[in-house]
Amino acid sequence: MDIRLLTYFLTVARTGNITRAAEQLHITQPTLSRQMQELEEELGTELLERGKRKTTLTPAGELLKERAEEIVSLVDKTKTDVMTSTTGIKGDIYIGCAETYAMRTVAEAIHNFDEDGVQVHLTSGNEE
Amino acid sequence: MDIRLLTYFLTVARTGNITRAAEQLHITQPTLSRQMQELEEELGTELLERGKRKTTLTPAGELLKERAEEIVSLVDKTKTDVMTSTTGIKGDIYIGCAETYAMRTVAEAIHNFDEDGVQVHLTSGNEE
DNA sequence: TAAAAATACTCCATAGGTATTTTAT
DNA sequence: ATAAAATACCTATGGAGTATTTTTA
Repeated sequence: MDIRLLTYFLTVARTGNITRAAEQLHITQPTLSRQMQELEEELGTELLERGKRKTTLTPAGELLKERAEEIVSLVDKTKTDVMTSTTGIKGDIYIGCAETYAMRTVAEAIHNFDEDGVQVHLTSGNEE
Repeated sequence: MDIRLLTYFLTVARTGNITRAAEQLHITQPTLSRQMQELEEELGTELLERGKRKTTLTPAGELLKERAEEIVSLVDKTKTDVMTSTTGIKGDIYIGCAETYAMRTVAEAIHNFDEDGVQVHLTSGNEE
């Protein structure tokens, strides 16, 4: 079992459309189609009910969706937790920029980096 | 992230020895060695402290071990649950055998197949 | 110096792609 | 008739193997 397959499946489950899911995943429709077939084969169960404008989940598919969400989020959390546990990602980051109007842009970007244990210091000009 | 890598890692963690872990996994030592390196690369962290007679876990490795056990068991449970949810695995199984002494062997084998929702009927001779 | 791990290759299975056909509405 | 899924191919990445070298108690 591959986590990649589970995320693929979740995207299909959410969109209800293999073609659109493939776009979101940045892979092609035939590739995703094959992968879903292989997942069904591996589990020995039909997961998707292919219709014209809508691809719905079978009961087994619904069950997998629930579990897959758990698994994927647990794996993601594990990855980030392990990655940050030893690497020097925690710590201080010093950013300097010459123009004050640039600082606003930088400050906005920093909003996306609200990591636990990381101090961001933003300074301007030639003060040390 | 691949579940296979996590099970590989768990085997290494338990045995404290890549060579022996490889044997248990029925793969070769170089293959497992590479896989562990790739796992460490993917997570950007050292997981194993390679020593002569003992391969121990780094703190990050310990954390991953905890989580990996959760993940692997959750995935295993999901697989069996989804597999049995729709497929006709549940049901009755009829086993007949000609000799009564063979029945003992069969009965013992059945002990390993105590599945919920499955009735096993063991009959002998030509009774219907 | 001996057991364990890492390297250097070779091979092949499969994830992914392109082009096309089939299927449901 | 048309949008979605499936099929048929091809390619290339990487998982796994064999042979060998490099580490570390």
